[in-house]
This record gives sequence, C-alpha cells and structure tokens, in this order.
Amino acid sequence: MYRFGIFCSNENNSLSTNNTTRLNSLSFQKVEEKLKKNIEGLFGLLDLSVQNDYKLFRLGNSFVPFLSHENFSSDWLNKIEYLLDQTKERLKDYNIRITMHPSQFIVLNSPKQNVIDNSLRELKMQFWLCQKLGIKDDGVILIHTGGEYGNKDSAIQRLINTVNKNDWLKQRLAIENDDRIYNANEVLGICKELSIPMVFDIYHHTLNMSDFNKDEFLSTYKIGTPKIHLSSKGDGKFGNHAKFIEYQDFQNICELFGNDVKKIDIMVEAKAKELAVERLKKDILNFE
DNA sequence: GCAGGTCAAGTCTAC
DNA sequence: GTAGACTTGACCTGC
Repeated sequence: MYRFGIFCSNENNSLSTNNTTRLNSLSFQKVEEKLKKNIEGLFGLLDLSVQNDYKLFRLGNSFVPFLSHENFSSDWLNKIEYLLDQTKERLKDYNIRITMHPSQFIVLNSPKQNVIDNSLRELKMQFWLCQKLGIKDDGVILIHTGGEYGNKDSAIQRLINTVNKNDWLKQRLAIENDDRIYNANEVLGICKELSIPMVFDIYHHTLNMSDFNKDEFLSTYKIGTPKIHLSSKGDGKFGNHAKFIEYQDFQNICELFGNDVKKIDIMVEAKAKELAVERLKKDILNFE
C-alpha cells in the first residue's frame, strides 16, 4: 500500500498540534496550557494515523508557542521539560515518522544577517525540540530556499555557505521546491551540493516546472524514506491548495515515480486532511 | 456565543 | 518608501 500522512490537525480541527497564543498574551501559563493541548492533539492525531495506516505526520509550528522568541524566558524551557519527557515516552509506542516545516519567515539565504540569525535561532530550537521528543533521524525539518534578491546564483551560494558554516543543520535539514522562484531542479542541485535530502512538491513543480530527475532526488536520501508533498489546485488564487486530491494529480506522481511510488512517504497537503486521504484511497481502489 | 479584526517573523511587486 | 499580497488558521476583542 501507499505511505500517506497528514499534517498539523484533522479535518474538523478537533485535534490540532497548532494551538497557540498572541505575543501580547504570552506567559508561561499560556505556553503550558497550549502545549498540553497540542500534546493531546498530537496523540489523537497519531491514533487516527494508526487507524488509517498513515506513515508520517507533520507537527504544527506552534507546538511549543513562541519557543524561539526572545520573550520566551529560558527558565520556561526547564519548566516544560516534564511535558516533553512524558511525550517522548509515549511516542515510543508509535511507529510514525514525525517531521517539521517551519514557516516562510525562516530564510537562510537572506542578504540581511539578522534574518539569517533569527532563522538559525528558530531552527536551533526546532532541532532541540526534535531531540527532546526523541524524534528519529528521519524526522526532517523542511524549509524553502528563500528569496532571489535579483541574483539567483549568489542567493543560492549564500544558502550553501550558511548551511556549511552551520554544519549541525545537516542532521535534519531538507529543502523543498517552491511554486515561484526555486524549481525542483535547482533545489535538487542545492541538496546534492550540501548532501541533504530534498522534499519534492509536485504541485509546486507543476507551477514552476523544470527538468527534474527523480532518481537523483531519491538518491539525496542517505537515511530514511524519500518524502514528497501531494496537493491539488484550489479555487481562486495562485498556489492555493484544494480540500481534496484530484486523482489525476496522484496519477502524475505514479507516472513520475513508477514502481518507487510505494516506497516514498507522501504528505497529503489537502485542507480536508484525513478525509482527503481516505477519499484518495477509495479512488485508487476504484481506478486500479 | 459569535463575528470580524488582527497576528513575530520575510520577500516581492506595484505605486 | 510603503502598502498590500502572499497564505492561513487561530486568537481575542468587542458586541
């Protein structure tokens, strides 16, 4: 069977790993309250994943709200440790790959040093969280390449330099092709150069097409299962994701990856979450 | 209880 | 130089 997964929450949002607060309401009490809620959501979502035979799950960015923010007091880290320890213990019962995907504000190729510094601080805390939760080595932390700044070659080189200077990033960092600037072929080149895995997004690929070699993509994974994103075009604006997956979009993946498609992790980025995956599974049974 | 305004962060485009 | 789009759900204030 295919290796599907969902991200952040379920369809009706009764289970979520993304409960957060506002900066001006930030307090330890709030952080603890939201973290507890997110942990509860996580295990609900993992149980749902077990029931539906999903193989991976992506944690919400706000799992620990404002973890990397300067207003997040350092002694709060010690005070939430007991919750993370408990979570780590419970996670041992699940065989589900957990990944993370920091927001668009994480940019490692910016010409502004403070933007890079802030991004590194955020990534450092996400790596810390992975370690605290005992997330295995295949739990990638996924980012986009960043901006173009009028000169793509030098922007790419800046990213490569940043990662090389911060070698710890290579333990988990992965890069995804985007829908506007960096196409799959360019991202593949960066990932090969850095010896880090690439995450292939087929919807972004259709919006930002390039000559993409799937075997080279697969070979960027020295450990773990290759990971791709599957979504369909939504209504309205450019790049919008649909509620469900068009069967044709799944077909496109099958055509591209051939027999390898059952060996890769497919993160379904559809707004209807598990309902979208279940509908897709039915479609597959009907069409195959 | 609900609707609508607003939210940490970056980049790019249009004016 | 700056406002708004991007994309997005969730918080939270005000009614």
